Amino acid sequence: MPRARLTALSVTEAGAALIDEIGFEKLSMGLVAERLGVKTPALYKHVTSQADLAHRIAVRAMAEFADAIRDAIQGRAGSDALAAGAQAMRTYVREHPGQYAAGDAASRPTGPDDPIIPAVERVVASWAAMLRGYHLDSSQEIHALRMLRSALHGFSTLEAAGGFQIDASVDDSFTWMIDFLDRGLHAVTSSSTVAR
Amino acid sequence: MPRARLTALSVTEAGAALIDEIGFEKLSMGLVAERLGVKTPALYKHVTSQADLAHRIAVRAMAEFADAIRDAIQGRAGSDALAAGAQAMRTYVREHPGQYAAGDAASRPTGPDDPIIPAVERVVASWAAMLRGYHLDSSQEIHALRMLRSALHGFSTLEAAGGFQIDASVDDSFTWMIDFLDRGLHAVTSSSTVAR
DNA sequence: ACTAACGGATAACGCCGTTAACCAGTCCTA
DNA sequence: TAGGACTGGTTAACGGCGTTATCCGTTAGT
Repeated sequence: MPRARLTALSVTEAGAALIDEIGFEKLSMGLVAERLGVKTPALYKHVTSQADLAHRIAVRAMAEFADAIRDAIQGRAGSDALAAGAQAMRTYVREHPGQYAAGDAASRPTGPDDPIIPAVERVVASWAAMLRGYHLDSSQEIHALRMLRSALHGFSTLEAAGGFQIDASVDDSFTWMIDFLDRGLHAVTSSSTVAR
Repeated sequence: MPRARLTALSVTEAGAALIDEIGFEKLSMGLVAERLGVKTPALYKHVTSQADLAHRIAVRAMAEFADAIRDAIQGRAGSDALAAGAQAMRTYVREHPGQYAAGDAASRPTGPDDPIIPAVERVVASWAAMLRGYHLDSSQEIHALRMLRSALHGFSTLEAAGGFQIDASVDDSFTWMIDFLDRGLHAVTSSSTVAR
């Protein structure tokens, strides 16, 4: 009986791969074990619970997501950075719907030393850096950041859930939205009016 | 032993109330039964499964959601309609987070005669009617509609998930976003350029 | 009032997450 | 190199939950 030589990392990676195939909510210890050629209880030598596994997947996902956004924005500015970052995000969610959902579900930290915190911060930092190219008033930065997250997150999750039924190009809609946001951000910058 | 006089509707309503209190994912047949003063198996006389119950809750939720949006937009146009509709949506999601999540999860129809379809269509119809006030080019309507759903859905779900950690007013961010979208939509209308 | 259908209850099954007990392989040390 | 502790698997068993089968009291129709 040779050993499988599992580790917390390998279990997490197997779970991450699986979750993208079957969906976040269908993740089960049995399926992960089966994929690793191991009986279910063996997993508990490396992971304390299913919630723990889901959290580890979430942390890993958020870190990779942060990398993708950072790499996409790297070396670009303004409209180009927005377009590249947004496309990178959409690509990530499409290729890793389960992991994105896991990261989403775990975005509430469990404690002050939760490793998800720096990962989330890196994502936010990338978006903030990107927005800096629009030279917004500092009082509006937070609002713009939240709007951006909302629009991109909303679009990605709606697309992943099959929410766009009408057969108009979803790609076109996405670029249209990015363009819309870009113009709006430029407009906010140029006219420093606070409005209404 | 008096009867509880349950019905598919009363079970659905009990589930809907419960789901807002404990969250979509924690819904269980046992809790619904307990709330109705009944043993779990009794529910199966009115509902075929937990998935069926969740779906019924989703349909009910989507219908009420559609009503809320329609009522809010009613009698308004343009910027006013947008602001009113968006606020109505946010209010609904805040007051009924579980039901909104249920509606969200069931937005994929199970068949051609799924009652969720007309409910979803009513929601979309309201947003489309609202957008008509901006007199967009017909080729851009779908894109604008999708963007709006994305932004509003994304904001609402992120807020419901506690995704906005920084202590800046979430209310302000929301009105800022609505204002941003409103201006952008006006800009799209006035300059009929298709861009890039 | 009698009877059939309805709508509850109790009992039991199966799946899944989890824990306990056990045992084989691995590695450090004498 | 032999022994022993630790590591990382296995099998067995428990508990909770969704679900089904069976049974029985209530209700409604003739």
